[in-house]
Amino acid sequence: MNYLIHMQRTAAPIDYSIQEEKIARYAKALAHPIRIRILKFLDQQACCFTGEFTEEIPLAQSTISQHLKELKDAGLIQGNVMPPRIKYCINKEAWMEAKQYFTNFFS
Amino acid sequence: MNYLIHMQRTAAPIDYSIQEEKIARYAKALAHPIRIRILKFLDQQACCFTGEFTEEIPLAQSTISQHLKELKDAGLIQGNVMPPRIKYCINKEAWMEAKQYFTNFFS
DNA sequence: AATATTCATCGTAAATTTGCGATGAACTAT
DNA sequence: ATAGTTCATCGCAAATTTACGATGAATATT
Repeated sequence: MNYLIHMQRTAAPIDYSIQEEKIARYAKALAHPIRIRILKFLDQQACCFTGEFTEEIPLAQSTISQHLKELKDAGLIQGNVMPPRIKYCINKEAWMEAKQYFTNFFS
Repeated sequence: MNYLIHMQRTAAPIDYSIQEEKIARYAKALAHPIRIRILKFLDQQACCFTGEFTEEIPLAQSTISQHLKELKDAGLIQGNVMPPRIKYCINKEAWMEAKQYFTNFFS
């Protein structure tokens, strides 16, 4: 049991407030210019298929799919299956929640 | 010169708008709950020395210093040397700019 | 049945982020 | 001069992010 020596301290048990976690989580989703572009695009066009992003953005399809997943995981968008395509829309509830948190934060 | 085969495509030459880059940059700075806490703390207390954060937040001093650097690099805070300490304040200009960008974005 | 389209997911590589302890610079106090 | 305080920075390890091509699932078309 000599592990005690030189062991890294275990992850700090900080308990963040809901506000701290929500803002950080949404901010993380917004922390890439491509994802900003995707959201702006969705905001203008109501809804989009993945293919429309791949036409618009010069990145590999798999990369764009990954960014869409990040936005989906954060809750900011949702995908509806319309075989063989998937239609992405902004999740208005989460969008409004994010807006509210940021607005309060910058009060 | 067989490197051509199987070479990774060079970084996509996407040119983002100022808005896309600004929002993504500020969002990146906000993308960690500790940094949210630091900013809230500064917003309440006007200004702080590094030491006050290390008392408040159960993380190594070097880690907190790193988070302060991230906020400083994003422009959201500024540090004034008051030997042997450093007094951090919110950079109100950048703060207002960030607020404006987020507000417009969530229009 | 065979082929084509759309898209998520896997595997991989490179870059970045996050955390720590150790060190040293800058200044104060003894 | 010596010792103490405050803090950024370095060096390192682990985790995460970002990008790609390849693959395969699901469905539509021929």
